[in-house]
Amino acid sequence: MPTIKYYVREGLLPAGRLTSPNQARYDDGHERRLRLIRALLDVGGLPLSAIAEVLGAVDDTAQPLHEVLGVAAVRITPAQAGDPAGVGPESAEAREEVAALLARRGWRVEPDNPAAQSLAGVLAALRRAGHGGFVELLDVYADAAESVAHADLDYVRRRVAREDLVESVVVGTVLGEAMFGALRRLAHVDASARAYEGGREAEPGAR
Amino acid sequence: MPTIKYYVREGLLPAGRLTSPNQARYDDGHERRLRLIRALLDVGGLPLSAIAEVLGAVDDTAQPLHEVLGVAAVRITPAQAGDPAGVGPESAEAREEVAALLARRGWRVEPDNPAAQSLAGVLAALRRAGHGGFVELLDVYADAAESVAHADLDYVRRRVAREDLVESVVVGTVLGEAMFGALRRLAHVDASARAYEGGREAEPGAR
DNA sequence: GGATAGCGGACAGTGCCACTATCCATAATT
DNA sequence: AATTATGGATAGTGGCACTGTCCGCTATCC
Repeated sequence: MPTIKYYVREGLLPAGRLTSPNQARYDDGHERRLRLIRALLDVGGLPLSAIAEVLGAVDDTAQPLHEVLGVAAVRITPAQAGDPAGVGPESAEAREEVAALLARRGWRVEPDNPAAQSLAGVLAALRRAGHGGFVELLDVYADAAESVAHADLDYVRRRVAREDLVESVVVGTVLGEAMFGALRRLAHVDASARAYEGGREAEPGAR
Repeated sequence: MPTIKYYVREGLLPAGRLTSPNQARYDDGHERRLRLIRALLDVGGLPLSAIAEVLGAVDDTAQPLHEVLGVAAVRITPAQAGDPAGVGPESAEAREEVAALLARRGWRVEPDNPAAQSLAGVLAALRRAGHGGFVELLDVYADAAESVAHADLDYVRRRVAREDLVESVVVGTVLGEAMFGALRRLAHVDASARAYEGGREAEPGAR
């Protein structure tokens, strides 16, 4: 309960309607909003400040939809740390690699898109960590990402109400990533079980 | 440089060999290790404590390989917060759903695997946030995860040296997730560009 | 109608995390 | 010989997500 007070203070939750100086009423919209915050925070790992900005944009009905989606896209992208300026030979190479990928796949994305920068950051980090070979898997990953993205879009397309739409985008993007991560780990366990043992047992690192 | 001191103190980096009471030498293994730490920390978002445990297991050559992979698998899995005890109706339903998925796909995974619990946590959070419909995409996601996991395994299989192997698993799992996340966001941008506009421009939320 | 329990609001404090700064004695550099 | 740098130890910082406490009022129970 003190947490709710705190969220209200931080502008994450609207204050309840005061029925008297010390009595406030909360409707079930509040509860839904609270569950959304908890999901984005606990599962998605978004900082409260990012959640606050996204929710603020959602609630600002004056803002056009594409503005809101823009805010969401930026705020939702994990802060790509480590060489933020993007200097160093690996970073330059990584940016070229991303540009080549976008061209190769015909993806219509501006190269200064935050996701593109974030991808370049990952590629640079892989190279710096001595695992540049992992970058060869880019296209396999991109294929998988494409099919997931289409499914995501189908899910979002079912929404009509503005708030619902934005919420679907945010939830789908953030929780979808966590969902894929968990599935990928599960698939790892299964794949290595099959690869390293012909038959019965679970894999060594399956724990 | 003070950061390196700190990492040595925390046991993340081995101390350099002392040539005299105040002079230590670091070899390039140190630098490589440092880059690995930075990648896992900055890009992967792992807490230093988790990195320390994984690296500790890697360096403990007495431990059998499967033990090390076990430690890595557990430490690498994001701390599934929010309803950790897994009580509440959504959690029970989610766990059943995960079990059904594993059975349906024939994945050989013990149901108490941390990744399975983490998936159940995500599904429960989706339900609680009022986006249970997103769960319908589970199989699309699982297909994508499977193909990515096979590629990951192929990458790892090329390693022979023990330390290299474990490092590949860790890097592949952690940075691979970041790589997929970025690609998925890029694919979103492209997909909605194609869906909402016939032709030229980038999508509304593309930034 | 009087005691008590609880509310909203304000503000200070907590715990964790990843550093960062300062100090000291000694050693390398110029 | 003077300056600069280093390792080791300890303390301090800043960000984040809360949590605890106090206050004045009010709703409620007996």
